Amino acid sequence: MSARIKDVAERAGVSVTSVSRVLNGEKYISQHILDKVNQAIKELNYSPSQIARSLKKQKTDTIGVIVPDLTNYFCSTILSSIEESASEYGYNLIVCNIAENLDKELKYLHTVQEMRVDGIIIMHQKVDERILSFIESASMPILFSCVRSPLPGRYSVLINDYRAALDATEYLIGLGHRRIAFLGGDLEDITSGHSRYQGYLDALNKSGIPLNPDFIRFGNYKQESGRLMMQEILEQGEGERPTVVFAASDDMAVGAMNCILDFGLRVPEDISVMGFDDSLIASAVRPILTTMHQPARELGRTSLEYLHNLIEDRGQPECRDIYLPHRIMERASCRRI
Amino acid sequence: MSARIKDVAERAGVSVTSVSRVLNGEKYISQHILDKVNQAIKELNYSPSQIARSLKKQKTDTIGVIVPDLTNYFCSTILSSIEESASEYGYNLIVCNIAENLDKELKYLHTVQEMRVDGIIIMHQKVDERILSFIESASMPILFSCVRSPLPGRYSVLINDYRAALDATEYLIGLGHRRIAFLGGDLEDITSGHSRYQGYLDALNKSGIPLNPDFIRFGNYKQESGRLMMQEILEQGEGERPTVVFAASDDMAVGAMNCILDFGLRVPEDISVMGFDDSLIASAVRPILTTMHQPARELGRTSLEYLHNLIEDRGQPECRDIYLPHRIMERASCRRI
DNA sequence: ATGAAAGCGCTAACAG
DNA sequence: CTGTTAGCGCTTTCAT
Repeated sequence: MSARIKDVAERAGVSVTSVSRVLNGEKYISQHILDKVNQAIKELNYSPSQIARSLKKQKTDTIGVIVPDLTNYFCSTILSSIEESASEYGYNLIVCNIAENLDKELKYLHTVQEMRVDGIIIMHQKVDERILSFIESASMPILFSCVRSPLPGRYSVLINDYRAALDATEYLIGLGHRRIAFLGGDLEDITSGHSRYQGYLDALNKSGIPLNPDFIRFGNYKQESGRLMMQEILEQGEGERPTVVFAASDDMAVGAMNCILDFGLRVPEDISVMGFDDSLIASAVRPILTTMHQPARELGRTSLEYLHNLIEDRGQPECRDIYLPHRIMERASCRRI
Repeated sequence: MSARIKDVAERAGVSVTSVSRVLNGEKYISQHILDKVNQAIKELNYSPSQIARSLKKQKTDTIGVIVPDLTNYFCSTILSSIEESASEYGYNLIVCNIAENLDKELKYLHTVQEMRVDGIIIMHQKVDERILSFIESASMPILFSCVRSPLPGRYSVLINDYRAALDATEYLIGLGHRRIAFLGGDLEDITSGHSRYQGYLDALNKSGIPLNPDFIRFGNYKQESGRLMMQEILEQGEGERPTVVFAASDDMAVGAMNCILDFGLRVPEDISVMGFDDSLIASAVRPILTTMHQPARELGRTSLEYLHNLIEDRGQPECRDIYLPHRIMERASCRRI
C-alpha cells in the first residue's frame, strides 16, 4: 500500500499527471495510456491517498455528525438516513457520539474542524457559551437536525415541536381526558424540552383544564427515566392518578407503560399512554404505542441535502428553518373515556 | 479559518517550527515564544490542519468501522462502546453503515483505505470473493467484532456463538421443553447464523430430541422477520405448535412474541420465547424477555483495545480470537413445563 | 532554544 | 493529448 502515484507513473512509463488524469476519470487520455496505467495500478495494488488529495483540493468530502446518543432509536434512525443520503452524494461521515456530554461535544467540534470536514450536522440542542462561540466563528456550514438552532440565522431541519405537542395534547383532550400527565425532556433543551412542554401547557390552557403540578415531571428522554417519573406519579396516591400520560419521547413512554404494567394496572384500560417520535420501539411493544410521528428518514435525508446545498454554496437559501410535517399515529395505547 | 501555520509564525514573529512545537506541546520552548504563539493563535482563530499533519506523519488517528445496520440495537450499542473507547485512545471513527449490502461494504472498504485509516473494525460476517481479497491484501490491521473472521489467521473479538446457542437450548430442555422452535439468522452468516443453528441442533441431538423441520425457520435478525416466521409456524395447525421459540436475535424474538400475542395466545403460558443478545429491547417488552446475554460494552471496548494494540504493533498477539463470556438472562418469557 | 528547508502524495496550471 | 512543476499545510531532520 506504500505505492505512490509516482511509482505507478514509473511503472506505466508515463507522467504522474497522466496517472492523476486516469484516477480522476478525465477525458483526453489515449486508450494506450489508460491501459498501461490501469495495469500498473493493479500490479502495484495502488490506492490513492485521500489525505494528499484533500490537502491539495482543500475539500475532504467528509461531514461531521454530532449525535447526542447513538443507542437512542430515534437518533440512530436519523443517523442511518443521513448516512444513506451522504453515501449517495459521495460524503463520508465522522460520527461523534457525545453521550450528552458538553465537554465531549466541544472537543469533537474542534476535532472535526481540524479534520477540515466540509460541513457539520448537530443533532443536539443543549449548548453552552463555548459551543455557541465555536458555532459563531466556524468557517464551515453547520446545520441543526431535529433541533432548532440555538443561534438566530443558522440552519435547521426539524418538525414543529410546539405544534406537535399541542396537537398531541388536544388529541388526548378530544378523547375525553382531562387528567393528563406530562413526562418532559430537559427544559434546558429548547426544542424538545421546552417547546413540547409549552405545547402541552397551551393545549390544556385552551381547553380550560387546570394545571396539576403533580402530573408534570422532567427526565432525560430515556426509558429508565420514564419509568422513574411514572413511579413517582403512581405513588402519589390512587385518587390522584392521571387517566393518560403523554411522554416527550417513545422511550420514556415505554418506560412509563412498563411501570404501569408492573404496578398491575392495565394500558389503556386504567391509564392511557402516548409517546413522541414514532421510533421502532413504539411498534415493538404491546399494547402498540399511540405516538406522535416524526418523519425520521425524511428529516435525515433533508438535513443532508440541505447541508450539501450549503456546502456547494448555492446562494443564501430562502428559509433557514425547514419544518417537516408531524402526524399522530393512533394505535392501541390510548383509549377514549 | 484560512490561517495557516505560517500566518501564526509571522504574527508571532517566530519560525513555523516554533509554532509547530507549541502545537505539539514539545518542551524546549521558552515561555516568551510560547506566549506569543498562543496569542497569535487566538488572534487568528487558528485551527491546525489534521489533513496536512496526517500527510506528513502518515497516520490519521482514525478508525473505520463497518456496521451491518445502524438501526439495530445490538449494533448501535457495540458501536457506541467502540466510540467511547476510541475517544479515550484519541481515535476518530468513520462509520460505514452498509445496510446489509455487499457492494456498499466493498466500496466503503476502499474508501477507508484511501482515507488511510489506521485500522478497520468489521462487524459484518457475510462476505464475497472481492471482500476476501481486499482483506487479504490490506495493509492496515483489520479486526472482526462480534463475528468470526472469515479468513484464518485474522483477529476477532466475540462470544462463542455455538456454545451460547447450545447452552440456551439446553436451558430450555432443562425447563422441560421438547418442542423447541428455532428462528435462525442467515445460514450464510457463518457466525451468528450457522454456529447458533449448529448449537441448537447439537443440544437437541444430545438430549435425543428428534428434529422437527416445521419448527425451523431462517430470517434476517429483524423484528419483522421474526413475526413472519412465527406466523408461518403458528398457521401450521394447533396440534403441531412448539412450546417454546428460541430466536437467534432479540429483535426476532420480540417479533415472534408479538405475533404470538396478536394471535391471542399468552407468553409464556401458551408459548415461551427466548431471545439472543440481551439488547435494550429485551428489557423494554412485557413479558420481559429471557435471553442469551452478549456483553456488548465489553465486546466493543475489547475490540477497540485489541485493534489499538495491532496498530501500535506490539508484536504478534498470542491469541487471534478473543472470546468473551456469555450468560443466560432468566426473565419472564420462558416457563417451566 | 530556535530556524531553514526538505518533503509527505497529490492536483492543476502551464507549456508543449 | 502529455509532461513539468509549483504548491496544499504541516513535521522533522539538521544546523546554528
